[in-house]
Amino acid sequence: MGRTPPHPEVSQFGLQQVLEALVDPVRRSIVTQLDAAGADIKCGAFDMAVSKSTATHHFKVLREAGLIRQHYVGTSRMNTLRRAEMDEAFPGLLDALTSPQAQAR
Amino acid sequence: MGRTPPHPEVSQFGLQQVLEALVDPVRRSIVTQLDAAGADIKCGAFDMAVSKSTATHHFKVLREAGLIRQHYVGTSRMNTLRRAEMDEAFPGLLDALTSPQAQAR
DNA sequence: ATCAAAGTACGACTGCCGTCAAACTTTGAT
DNA sequence: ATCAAAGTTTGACGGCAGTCGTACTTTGAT
Repeated sequence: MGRTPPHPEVSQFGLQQVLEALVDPVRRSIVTQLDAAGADIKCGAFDMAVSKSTATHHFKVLREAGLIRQHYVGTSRMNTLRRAEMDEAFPGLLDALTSPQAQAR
Repeated sequence: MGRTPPHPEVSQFGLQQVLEALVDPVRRSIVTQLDAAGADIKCGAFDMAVSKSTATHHFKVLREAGLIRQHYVGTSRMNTLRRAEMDEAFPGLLDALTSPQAQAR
């Protein structure tokens, strides 16, 4: 299988692409869960109500935007939030979106 | 003509709606221009490459999301960025999007 | 060797969003 | 009174994004 999928570097992060990734509720929820957990989470362990193929699609969008990093562990795929790198590219953005303030709306 | 259009109150601002408003490049540009100007700007004075009807649509989306306030001045419509109110609802969000950092991408 | 588990890849479908043109309305100036 | 300027409204169109099912692949366990 596709060993390790391609990941963009920080220098390639684009605001438009990141926003397009974060505007979807399902994807934002994935980011939120990763942030709250403060640890890696495998694809199958997320709380989301879409089919597997749709989930795969969302992970791909997040990965290509630079929001998450993915690597295999056995048959599972682990997801890591690229927090530091995102903060470097877009200071305050993830903070604003994951804050309890914003979450409450 | 519709005198003063309806504006949502801060308590009604929704994250999803605000993000959907900000994800469009044209609309984000409107917000950026308002923020940079630090003053009100009338619809016709913005730098944007879409038809008038499309512009009207974008202003409506921004207004309904709570990002701008609109009021008439003669035959022109003035647009005000609801900075303080947005900051109250989503601390750091506009800052993150209008920063030179983010703008550069 | 077989099988189940975990994702991926590929089409296909659907609904919505951004876009425009055309007709209309209101206001201000001549 | 007329006209031009500035937006709005409405309807139509096109494209794309989110969704799913099905078939496929890889890995690990039995």
